[in-house]
Amino acid sequence: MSSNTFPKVPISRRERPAKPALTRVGIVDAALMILAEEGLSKVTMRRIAAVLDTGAASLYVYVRNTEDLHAQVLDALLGEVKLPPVAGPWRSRLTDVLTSYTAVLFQYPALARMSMSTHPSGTNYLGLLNGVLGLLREGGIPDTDAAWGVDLLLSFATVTAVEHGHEDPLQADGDDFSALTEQLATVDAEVFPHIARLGNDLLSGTGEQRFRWGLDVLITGILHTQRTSSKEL
Amino acid sequence: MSSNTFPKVPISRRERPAKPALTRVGIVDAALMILAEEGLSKVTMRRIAAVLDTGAASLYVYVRNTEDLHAQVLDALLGEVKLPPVAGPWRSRLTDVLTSYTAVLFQYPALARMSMSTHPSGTNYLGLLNGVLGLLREGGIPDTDAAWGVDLLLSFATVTAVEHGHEDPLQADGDDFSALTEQLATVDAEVFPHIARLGNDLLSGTGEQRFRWGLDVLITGILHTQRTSSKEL
DNA sequence: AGCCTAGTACGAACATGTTCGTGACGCACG
DNA sequence: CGTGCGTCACGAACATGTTCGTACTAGGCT
Repeated sequence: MSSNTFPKVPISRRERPAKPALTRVGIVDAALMILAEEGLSKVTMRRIAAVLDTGAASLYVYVRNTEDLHAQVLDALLGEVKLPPVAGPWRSRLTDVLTSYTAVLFQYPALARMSMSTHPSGTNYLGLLNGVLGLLREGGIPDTDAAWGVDLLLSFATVTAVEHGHEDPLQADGDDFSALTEQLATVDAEVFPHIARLGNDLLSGTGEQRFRWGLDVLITGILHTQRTSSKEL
Repeated sequence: MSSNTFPKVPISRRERPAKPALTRVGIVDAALMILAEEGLSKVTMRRIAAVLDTGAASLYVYVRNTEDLHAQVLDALLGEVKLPPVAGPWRSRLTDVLTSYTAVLFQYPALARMSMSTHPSGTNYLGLLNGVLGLLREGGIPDTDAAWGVDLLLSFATVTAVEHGHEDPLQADGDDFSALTEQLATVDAEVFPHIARLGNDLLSGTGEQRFRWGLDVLITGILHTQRTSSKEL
């Protein structure tokens, strides 16, 4: 990950002096730089190519497409996720790790959205996966349940980030929220009685409260659901 | 919502004869037609505009952007979701409804992905929401829990569709799967012991099996988790 | 040493989303 | 009946992702 930013042969390509030769890592580095300075929406092929003083087409030798590139960027960011500390009850440590993961995703909901379709496979993601699996094992959850449960837990964290994350630079999202509120308030009680009855309860609570509750539901559910009991239908 | 597909004045606009005047509904109809015939990837602004014999820019009067358009299309498709039948135990009916919802989303994972960020608000989605809320009430779940739980359940269904859905026309996804398998097989057991230990168990089961198990976990978890017990921490 | 092949850099081209400015139309008002 | 204004259709323009064809470079083979 920190290896060949410095190629052995910095000879001039064509007539330009000291052009550092393209690399997958170099591309991701440039992307991270742009991300930090100008936000995700500016992390574009042409923008990166400009930084590396080349054309956009050149990047496609090292990067399959924009999604692939963003996946690399996400995994780099996942380096900030705090893996399970050694002390404390497993359940609260599990909550902590997933909260940390969500916090990272929260900064860039677009990346979270992307990681929904393109399953992450970077080193940092594997570390997270491994950590969560370890905590589940510590909690006495059978391996078979843990194997499926970890997917549930990580997906939930991702969904939370996608749904409640604040977009990059713009978006007043007060728009979104008030629109939803009004939508719910003006629902026809004849047609949708249950929605009308619950009303604003549907939107109650802070994002954090709902996240912790959801985590609680998932962990409790995993603890109480035997995978071998799939005999009904 | 089903009103003005037939404008009162079909007089010729400019010199062209009988151009039916743009409408939000008309645009969505055209989109649905293209979707059925050529797949979602061809449902583009310019393509729709071509069908309606106009320019892409004209559509933006009735549709905020592509996301908005796709949201409309999705809600139209959600008309196919089978709402709760009257008979049977609530839990199996709940599973049926969510399975039906997932089945629709499965056909167009891109739409599912989109509905992740842009919260749906169409009539058909509200009907689904209302139906699920009714079933949760029938199951004796407190309103406050149901209000948060329905979000969990629908999100889970969406995530399932996004993750395991087969893309539109292309994508052999055997690539994806074998890549993941190999990735997991070649993981360093020293660095990621838990991943190495579980190995292919992480990918075991069919999509349907995992979906049903996940649903079970969620429902069980909701039944066993009191929202008022947030006193820890 | 000379050539040849594979990989790579890159410009050009095409399709897409989105915005802007310019007109033209129709309805209401005088 | 005429006029004016707001709405809408539309072409043009710009930024983006992605692909294709072309050249150039390097390293190995004869």
